[in-house]
Amino acid sequence: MDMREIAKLAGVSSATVSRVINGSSLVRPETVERVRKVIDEVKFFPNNSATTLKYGRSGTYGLIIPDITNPFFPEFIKSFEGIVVENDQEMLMATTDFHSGRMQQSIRRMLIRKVDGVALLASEIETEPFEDLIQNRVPLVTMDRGHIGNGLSDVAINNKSGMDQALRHLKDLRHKKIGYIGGFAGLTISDHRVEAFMRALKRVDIVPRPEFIKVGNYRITGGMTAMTELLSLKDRPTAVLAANDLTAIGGMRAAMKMGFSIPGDLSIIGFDDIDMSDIVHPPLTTLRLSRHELAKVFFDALEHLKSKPHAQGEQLSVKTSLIVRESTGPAPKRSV
Amino acid sequence: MDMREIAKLAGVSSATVSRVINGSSLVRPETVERVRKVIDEVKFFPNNSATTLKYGRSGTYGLIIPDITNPFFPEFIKSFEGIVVENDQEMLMATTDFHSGRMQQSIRRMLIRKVDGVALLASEIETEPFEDLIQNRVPLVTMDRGHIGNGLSDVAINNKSGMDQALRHLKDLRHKKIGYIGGFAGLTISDHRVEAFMRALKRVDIVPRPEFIKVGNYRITGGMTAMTELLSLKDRPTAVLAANDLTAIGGMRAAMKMGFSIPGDLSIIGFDDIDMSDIVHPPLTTLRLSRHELAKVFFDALEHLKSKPHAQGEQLSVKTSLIVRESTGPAPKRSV
DNA sequence: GTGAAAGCGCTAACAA
DNA sequence: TTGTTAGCGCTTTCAC
Repeated sequence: MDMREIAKLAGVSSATVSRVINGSSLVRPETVERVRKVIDEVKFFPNNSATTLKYGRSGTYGLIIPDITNPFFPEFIKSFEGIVVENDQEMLMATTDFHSGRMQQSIRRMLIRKVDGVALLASEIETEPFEDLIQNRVPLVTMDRGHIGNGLSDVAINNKSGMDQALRHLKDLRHKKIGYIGGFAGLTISDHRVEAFMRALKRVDIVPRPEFIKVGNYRITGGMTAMTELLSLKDRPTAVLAANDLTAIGGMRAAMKMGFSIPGDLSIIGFDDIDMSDIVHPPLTTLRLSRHELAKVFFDALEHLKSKPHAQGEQLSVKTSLIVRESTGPAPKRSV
Repeated sequence: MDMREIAKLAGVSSATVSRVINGSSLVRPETVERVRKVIDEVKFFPNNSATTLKYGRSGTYGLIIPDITNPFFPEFIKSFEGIVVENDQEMLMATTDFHSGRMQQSIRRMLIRKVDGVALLASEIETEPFEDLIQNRVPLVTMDRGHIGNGLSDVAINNKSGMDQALRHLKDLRHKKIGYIGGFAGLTISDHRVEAFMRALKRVDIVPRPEFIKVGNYRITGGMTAMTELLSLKDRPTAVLAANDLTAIGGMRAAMKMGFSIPGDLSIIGFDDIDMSDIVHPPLTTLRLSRHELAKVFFDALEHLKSKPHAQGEQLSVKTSLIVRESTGPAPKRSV
């Protein structure tokens, strides 16, 4: 069933059918109606691959994420898919599992499928693999890489204001020994967050202590391991910031397992505000990063790049804000 | 950059390039090498839409799910994507949000994109909307609908053995008053599970009590509401089964808020065994449904249907098994 | 073992 | 306002 068939049934040419489907205004209303009727009757739907072939564009945005199992991402995907579909486009999702081979593969999938742009929320590798995207003039929007270029925009997570709020909050609670559990070492996004933490620490006049900085893996397990190390120190922190909520939740689990009470002995602050954060016990104080806002920023940035193919990208940013729940409290009088 | 260009650079015809790319054995090894070299040099990748147009097949499987925010699904998607990509195919995901409009739209997206088959894990509506899929001869594999047909297979979740294990477990713990919190009313998949529950109850010689059956929404909120109602009964259950883990977790939260201890006053059993189940407090006893196994069954069923286009589908099934953790314990001596 | 050419379904320039 | 037609990039039959 193709447009020629519809054309025959409606007694017009396939060009007219095409015009009707694409809402061209130069078709006589009666003709439009006649064609519409046939389309409905035979439940015709156009073949996207022909259009894609013709245009060299698929009406699809690619989305590459590291780990769909981290609740942050489904919440993001949901918003992103909603926005994309609302705008009559399609989403092609790929997961890298923090693995650079999978990343390469994902990018190839995007290229082959002729996506109109890629939202890249993964960060395992630096610049190398997504150069193929740039070279093929596929608009690209990255997260927290701090690099822009032709057809390349970046969305920074504004750690600064959030971190400041978090540390101010802890300082108000009289915490002085504050630890940090990051993501993987070597990822720009992780590094940014660590650096933001160090700088924010100085802003509230606390001297960073290297032994209080640990790496995790953005998952519960990493949080557990890192927290266990942190709490095994003779002189241990009384408060810990985590690179994401999962890490923080893992940290809470480990701390509680070791007999520490939260927030009595130890305060913990997460990052993201996934739904789960409000459900764990105690509910997690965290830096909220709105998934919906983030999705919108990515989408708009992609559209912008698509509309001006060779233009310089923009450095965008989204804010985080502190949500105080019950995992933070006054610093203990003395270390337990 | 297309095959003709590669052909020119390698001094062959585009037909030969095509043959090389598709691994045809009728090309002289030296020619293959020459072409390969050019391909690598210019980083050529074929345009999928041309192939799709030619074949009428996109090498893509559609996946329709209700709610990506339920941790069960990301875990499934991850496995499914892995299997699909391993087999050089693509996955096109759509979310319905338990909304039949979104379902229609999702199916249309699949049709337009010429998917080779659809895995349908959503269940809001009955048969109507996916008839378009059948009519267009798109293989379809559904979950727990109990209907098969030409090009239509179904994967049943074998509730029977799992439910029996769950109820046997509760009976051993001396529970007699057992409640159930289902999914939405009116969804076949929910109804199946309720019925399975009722039958299993009889098998352990317990008379079902209508007031002990509540509906939820497959989310935490639904579990909370339903549990609150259940525990407000004068004569309340001492154990509750939930249609999924999220519901069970919501139920635990509500019960604890109302001052009941788990499992002291109330035992709870979930369904799915999402990662979170092991992390909540107390860790949830649940009926595990392996996401990876499920994904594999769906994929294989799809491949099978694709290979024999007009053949009758199969009724498949996957098993569930009871994972005992700490949310179940002996029935209280008397109601609190 | 390799090449020429037709055709998949759609769109847009051009013609009428 | 509508129709004719070329061509997007690939595969495959048929010729050589």
